[in-house]
Amino acid sequence: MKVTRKQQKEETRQKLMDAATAELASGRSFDTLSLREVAKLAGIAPTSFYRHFHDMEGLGLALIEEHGAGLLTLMHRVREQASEGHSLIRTSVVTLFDYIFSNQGVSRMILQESLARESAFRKAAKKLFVTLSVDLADFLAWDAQQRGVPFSHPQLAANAAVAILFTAGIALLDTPAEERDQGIEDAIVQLRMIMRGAEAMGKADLA
Amino acid sequence: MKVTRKQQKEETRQKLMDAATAELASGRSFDTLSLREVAKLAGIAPTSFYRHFHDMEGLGLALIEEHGAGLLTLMHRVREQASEGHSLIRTSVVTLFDYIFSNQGVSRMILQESLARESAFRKAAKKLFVTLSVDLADFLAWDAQQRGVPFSHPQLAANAAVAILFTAGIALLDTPAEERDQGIEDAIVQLRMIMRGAEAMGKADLA
DNA sequence: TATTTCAGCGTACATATGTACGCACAACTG
DNA sequence: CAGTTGTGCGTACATATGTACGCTGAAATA
Repeated sequence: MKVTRKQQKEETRQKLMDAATAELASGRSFDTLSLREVAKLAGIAPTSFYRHFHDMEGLGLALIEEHGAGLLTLMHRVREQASEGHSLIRTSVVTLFDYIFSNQGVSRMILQESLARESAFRKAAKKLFVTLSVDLADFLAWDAQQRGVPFSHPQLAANAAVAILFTAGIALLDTPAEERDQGIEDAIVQLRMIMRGAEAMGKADLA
Repeated sequence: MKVTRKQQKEETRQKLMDAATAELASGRSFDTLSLREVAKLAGIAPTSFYRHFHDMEGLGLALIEEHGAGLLTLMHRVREQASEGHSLIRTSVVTLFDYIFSNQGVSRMILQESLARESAFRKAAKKLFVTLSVDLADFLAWDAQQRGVPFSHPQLAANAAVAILFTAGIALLDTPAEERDQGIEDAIVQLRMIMRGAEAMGKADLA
């Protein structure tokens, strides 16, 4: 089992991403991370960093990409479960919060970056949220139609839901574990509000 | 009209805060701002910074304090206007968004910092949001009672409303001016959803 | 008026940062 | 097997950062 060059390279690339992730998870904000620091934590020379990324921004983009894909498929799977009779809202919240808890650093970074100033970086973070929202909106519209219920402005409802879920999820990170369950319940209530509201407004639209 | 020492000091302190604010407004994130940089922009020697703040964090806290107070009274005034017959939701959104547009840097910083890792800094940002939410919740409960309408979980509704307003407001900052009006209308719809939902759930609670 | 206080400055230093440059040696290619 | 490729390293440098220290001159105080 010989070690090919590609494998080796991929491995150190991962080391870099892991190092950054670890530092993020311990609370650092991404743009206070230095190239040298990450390289040192990954166990490589500072100048070797350039063999893998052109930039710290490049590393950040890679992180977003890696986690974005996982998150999207995760939420898709949730909806399949929901179709099998579980509560969509509850399952979504629990799943997403689990994800955020297990990926604190990157989750926080993505949310913060989506609020930052124009850059390739922010664009990627934002795109992820947009995709999440659009997917959710599609589902909401489809689901409401299935149930024969009017539903007003599914896209706006989805945007609101995503915004609430992420801000609430991130806020829960620095909350003692015993309060987290309550945080989950609260988020569920908030989502229900939005859904009920959208349905109520849908009925009003018919008048 | 002689210049007292207190006046002089207060003046340069303001210069420091203004310099930081300007830099924030141009898109920099607070924790990439260096003490030396701010000092230079304010036109003083780096070491003189310490005559006014112990730290960059000290400067940040001062910024939050200054703007927090203004924002709270601003939102209070909105509710008085609303009592005079205007739409509460519309007035609130327009007012808050105006504020965010005119104070881009600090607004963005406060929101970002409220999502950051535990620190005196984050605590202050978060406290501001909590206060805003509690005030709004009080109003919602009172208003619903006035109208004789049940209203479920006013605090959660308020939290959701604040989260949506700020994320939407900040997101609009990097949006071409001609799309901003649409953003305002969207936020209004989202708030209405929450309110309608909370009322609908309130009625259900009675059953 | 004589004395004290203190905002602001310049110098200095240890440390951190991004990155250019060229070497070495293991993996790959023909 | 000989030659090429490319990851990783060490050195080097210009630049930026936080902050200690001691001085100055003008406002404050007695």
